[in-house]
Amino acid sequence: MQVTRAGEYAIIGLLYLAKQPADRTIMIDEISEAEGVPKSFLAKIFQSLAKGGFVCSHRGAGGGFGLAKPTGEITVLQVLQCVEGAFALQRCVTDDPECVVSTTRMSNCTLCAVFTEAQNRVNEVFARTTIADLLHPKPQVAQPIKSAASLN
Amino acid sequence: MQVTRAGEYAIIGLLYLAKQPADRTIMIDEISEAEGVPKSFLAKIFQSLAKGGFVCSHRGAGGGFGLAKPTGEITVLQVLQCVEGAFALQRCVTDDPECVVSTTRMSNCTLCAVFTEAQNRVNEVFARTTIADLLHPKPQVAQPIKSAASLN
DNA sequence: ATAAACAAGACAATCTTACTCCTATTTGAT
DNA sequence: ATCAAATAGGAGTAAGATTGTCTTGTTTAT
Repeated sequence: MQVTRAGEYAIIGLLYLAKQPADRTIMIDEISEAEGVPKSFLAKIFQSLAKGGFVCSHRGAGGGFGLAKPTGEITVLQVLQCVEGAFALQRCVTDDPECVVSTTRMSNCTLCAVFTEAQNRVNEVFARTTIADLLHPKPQVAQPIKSAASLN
Repeated sequence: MQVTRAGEYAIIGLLYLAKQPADRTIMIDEISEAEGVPKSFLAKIFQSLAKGGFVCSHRGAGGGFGLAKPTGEITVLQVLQCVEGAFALQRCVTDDPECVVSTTRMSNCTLCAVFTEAQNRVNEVFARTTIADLLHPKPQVAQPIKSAASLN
């Protein structure tokens, strides 16, 4: 898996929408300028978000985007999967029949199992975090960041 | 972060060494053929593993590689960091001063915090899993794989 | 001395990322 | 009806990462 710019911009865009009055219709141009995100790219990303049902779009003059759901019902995992496709830490984790580890080595691969477990941990974090959580940070989300380096 | 072929091959290579008699010196050619991994690429990867102190290399005729540590003292995290460099789920997680999220938005970024938390979960899994664990799978490692899809 | 084996670095093909651009299509206002 | 504003969709592209290969050393056992 990798959280690319697309996923990052998607969440930033949704957060921007969430901070506006609910009835406002907001143009890509405004979000792009306000958040310093490339306009054309953001437009592409918002196409995905619209298809995914996270935002509703209004074309034509006076058009733009608005949130399609309450912020508490949009999880980070859903957004990332929407704009980046199914994202996996490693090939084993997906159903990819080309996975070298699983196909050429062992059908019951312990290495694949470890990758899958790690992937599940990531998914758990992203699945329990909503846009609302990012707007109104709670201590337990922001606080307990053990340094990755300390795990060496 | 992404677990690339390099990381995958490194672990596969170490597992192969671990399965051999401890006193044997094993050539890249043998590992490559046995495990179906490209030879030149594996040689490059083993250079890193040697520098990282995971294997010891012996040059010249009759040379090859052997494990430099007990399998229980080599964690997946260490190996991945050795061959892939510091691997991060997202730019925020590293100290990259170019991170768009943290620099242009908020110094105390909740989104970065979520990425970092997810990264820490991954690191925990990889840090507690050793080569020995992969050789002798215990139920709690192989078993509790909740489907990633079910977390949607 | 020679052949076997790793060490190191340059090089290359392919893929992914991170975009842009152009042409619709929709819509509100005149 | 027409025009301008806005998204929709698809094609295209430059840079960088991945996944290797190749060549030229250097070490070492015989």
